[in-house]
Amino acid sequence: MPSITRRRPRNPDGRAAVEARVLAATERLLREGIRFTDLGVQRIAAEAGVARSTFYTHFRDKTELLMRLAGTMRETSFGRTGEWSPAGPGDPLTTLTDVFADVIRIYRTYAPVLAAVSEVAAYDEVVREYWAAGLERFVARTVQALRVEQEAGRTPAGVDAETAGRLIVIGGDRFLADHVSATPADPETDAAAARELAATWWYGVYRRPA
Amino acid sequence: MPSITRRRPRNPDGRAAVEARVLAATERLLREGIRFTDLGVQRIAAEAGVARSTFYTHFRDKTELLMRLAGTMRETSFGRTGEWSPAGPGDPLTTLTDVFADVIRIYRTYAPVLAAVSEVAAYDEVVREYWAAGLERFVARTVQALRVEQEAGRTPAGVDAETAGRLIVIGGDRFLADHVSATPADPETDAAAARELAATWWYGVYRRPA
DNA sequence: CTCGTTGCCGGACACAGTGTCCGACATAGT
DNA sequence: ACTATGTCGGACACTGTGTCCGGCAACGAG
Repeated sequence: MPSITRRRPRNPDGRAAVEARVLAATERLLREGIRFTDLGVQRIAAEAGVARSTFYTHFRDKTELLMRLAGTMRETSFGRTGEWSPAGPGDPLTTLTDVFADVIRIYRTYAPVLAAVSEVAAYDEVVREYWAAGLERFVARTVQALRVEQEAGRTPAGVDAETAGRLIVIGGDRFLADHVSATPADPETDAAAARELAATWWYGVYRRPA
Repeated sequence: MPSITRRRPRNPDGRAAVEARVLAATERLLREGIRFTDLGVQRIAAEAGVARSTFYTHFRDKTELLMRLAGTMRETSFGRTGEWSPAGPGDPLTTLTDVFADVIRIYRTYAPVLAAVSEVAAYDEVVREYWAAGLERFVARTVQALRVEQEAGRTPAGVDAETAGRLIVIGGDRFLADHVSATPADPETDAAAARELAATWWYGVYRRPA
């Protein structure tokens, strides 16, 4: 009867280590300002110190690489940003400002990856749907919060919650991407941006006059 | 002494007619939903009924073609959108709503070209600068209008005009692109979007409480 | 009519990047 | 020793881009 013991490689994390190297190399190159579309697989492989054909044993293609990068970013960062509620503790305009300050921090940290996702989303259906699904979750939360405020009579019934929610999330996303790419990482500039975002949505939407 | 009379082709507009055919063909294909990045020169040439090599006698490359398309769109459409002033005649919120209704109409008419420009701007420096320059003009006007309002005491001094201007233009642009791609061309939907845009910026920025 | 110019056509070529496949090799475990 | 695993380097097919070229049609001047 043949043995059923299976061989184990010495380093069971060998494959994961190579993938981590490729992901890190990609991020480094994006940080240098190279557009994802202009970034060839050979360049990524060289930066990671692996053969180009090895890249393809780990990732089906560049799009899959990007989705992996984006997934990692999402896991580590975007959890807290849906927590604000107009009825929560403290002054809601202040807490909304705090949330946007956090969001700006995240956008700054992940600016290159976010830019790459946004770039590829424009012409790749898979990435587009991935990105859109993420934004749609924020839209849904925002719309829900607006509806609660409307039922409580604090937000006027005349506010179109769906449209306003899309403006806040989709418009705000693009503004943030522009902000972090166009300004240096300066605490005062970012604080001012957080205040503007919070005040504009607060007075313009949540507490718009009837 | 040799004659200095030059030959004229029978149809002096022959070249222009070919270029117009190529531009129109490109628009048709974009309207079909094909991404500009996925649209090869051979496809465009075939749709226009010219040889691929002829394409290159008229356009240096696809980017130049897109810039030509965008230039034509701009000449014919965006002139009136900078004309609103908070101090102009009539109720400013109503006139701002009217302006946004017009803007939405333009975005709908040129949605495929706008999408293509936005798509390529993400990875091509020339297109990016072209697009950014256009938006920056709107930002500058908006900031100027806000400053006038602040000096007249109608907009609070606490509003960061530069940041708010960028939010209105850059955030608004992205919202509009999303709106026209995600919703059918319906007068009520577009009117609601125009109202939301106008009211959000009006109450959230121009007439934000001090 | 001939001749020369213009513009387009179709095709060939070089190039770069993508994705696939393969033989060789190093390493580790049985 | 043998086998399995993972990587390497290289070759190949394919696609699209950009360039170049000879041939042809249409037109105008002499």
